[in-house]
Amino acid sequence: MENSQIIAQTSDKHCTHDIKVSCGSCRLNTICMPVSLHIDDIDQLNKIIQRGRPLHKGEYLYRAGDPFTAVYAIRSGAVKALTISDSGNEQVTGFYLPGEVVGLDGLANNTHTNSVIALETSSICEIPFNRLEEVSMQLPKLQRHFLQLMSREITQEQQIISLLGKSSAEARIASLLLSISTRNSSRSLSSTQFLLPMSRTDIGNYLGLTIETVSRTFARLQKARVISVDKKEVSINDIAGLQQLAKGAE
Amino acid sequence: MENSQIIAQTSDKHCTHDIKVSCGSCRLNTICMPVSLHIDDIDQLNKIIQRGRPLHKGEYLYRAGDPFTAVYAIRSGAVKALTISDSGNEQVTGFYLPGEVVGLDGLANNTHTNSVIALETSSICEIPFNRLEEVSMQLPKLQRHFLQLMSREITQEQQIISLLGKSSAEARIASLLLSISTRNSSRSLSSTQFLLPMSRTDIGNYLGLTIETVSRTFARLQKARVISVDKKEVSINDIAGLQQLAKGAE
DNA sequence: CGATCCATTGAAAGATGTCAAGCGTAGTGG
DNA sequence: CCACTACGCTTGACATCTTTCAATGGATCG
Repeated sequence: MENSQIIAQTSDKHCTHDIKVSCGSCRLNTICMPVSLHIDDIDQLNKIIQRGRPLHKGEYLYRAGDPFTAVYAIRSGAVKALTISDSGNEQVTGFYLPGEVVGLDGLANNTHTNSVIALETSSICEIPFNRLEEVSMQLPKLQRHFLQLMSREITQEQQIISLLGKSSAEARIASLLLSISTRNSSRSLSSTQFLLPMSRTDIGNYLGLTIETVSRTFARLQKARVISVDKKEVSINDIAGLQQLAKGAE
Repeated sequence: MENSQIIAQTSDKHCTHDIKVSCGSCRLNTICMPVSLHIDDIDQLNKIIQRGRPLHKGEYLYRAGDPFTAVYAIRSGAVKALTISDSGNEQVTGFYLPGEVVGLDGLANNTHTNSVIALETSSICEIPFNRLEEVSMQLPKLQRHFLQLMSREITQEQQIISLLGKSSAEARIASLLLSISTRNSSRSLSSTQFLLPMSRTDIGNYLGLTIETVSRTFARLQKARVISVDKKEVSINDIAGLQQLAKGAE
């Protein structure tokens, strides 16, 4: 596919950070709100969604402990979610790409348990939860959709557990790359070439590896001609091989 | 606390497997349904819940791929949830104790992604989901409660991710023990003495360790006088020390 | 231009996994 | 009632992988 475009995918320069896009015309709405809503319903949903100014790299979307008031759809850019343990250590619990929804962690206790930080300049749709609940009452489809979003989050996390539980460093890295790859292709971006929005440190933290191991593993995968890496630029040369590695010690 | 009773907690002999208990009189209802429902509402909920025959050790509650029709509350006993990877390997994704709810994994695609198997003789309340949705429409509290149950599942899994991501074998085992301990005490059981319902193999699979490492770690913790272990019988001697270990490499 | 952050690489240490053997218990069948 | 087998658990020795410690280079930012 078209390289230059794709490589620019996570770059700020080409991102659309305009804050006026309505849900109906947002090209991500099939990911974020994959419910076939009636035009009037979309309109209703559209009304409650707030689009703030873009978040810059390192800025917080919300912090652990903040009261839960809304969920957030990523419109462009990328964010990471992390918890902070008693001992003060950060643990990255997930990366979220455009079209994906964060903030559901706050529902259990009306308080967010994670903090969410922008990995690059990102624009975010804020969906106030109490108003969403109201609208949902009238729109069972939307109601159902949110349950499904949560359920999907649960199954995704179970996959991560599966990953962290059993796998070698190679398998973990391979899985992460494949995850980003599939998520990209569901957004009609290249599944074989992309820019990693996160640092090696974030990757290591997320996958339970030191940054040295992450670095070495990238090097090894490159040496094996499965991928090519240059800093944050990744291309997957042998997707079947990568899948094999991801399964490997699964 | 009263030893003999507590040790018998997970033993079949003393469990109440009677299938007539109503939600209103179930001593677990504060865990399973911690919503302050009006007496009429409880009655309504009670009507849709089905109580089947007890599940014996090794029997399936449902299998991955089964259509999603219900969620299930554990009334006595214990179960494990597991996914099966492409390569055919099992991965235990969670243990569920009395009062806890399984089955929410099926919501995303109307199909269960996990299988759930009884670790010992267990009685289960089946809550048909479509009827639950109907009732929920009239009971916003119940609606909210289910969202919270799911959110709780999400945050719990994030804790596991946190655990698997960073920790040593000691920290993982310590965390599991502490988890069971707190869950026990919320059910008014001893937080310091209990029987593990699961095998070493299950523990290892869940925590991403080999059974040898599990065994050795138990031995080490015992040697350090933090716990005492004899087969499935565990008592925690130094809960602060255990918490320290759980944090340790977190 | 210096300071800082991020990434890479090497060497040594430490932890877990692998292989192998042995023990105790539960269940089976003679 | 007594083998006998199967299974779960434990323990040891060794191999393998990841971490740790340390040094270096490149990029970014003020």
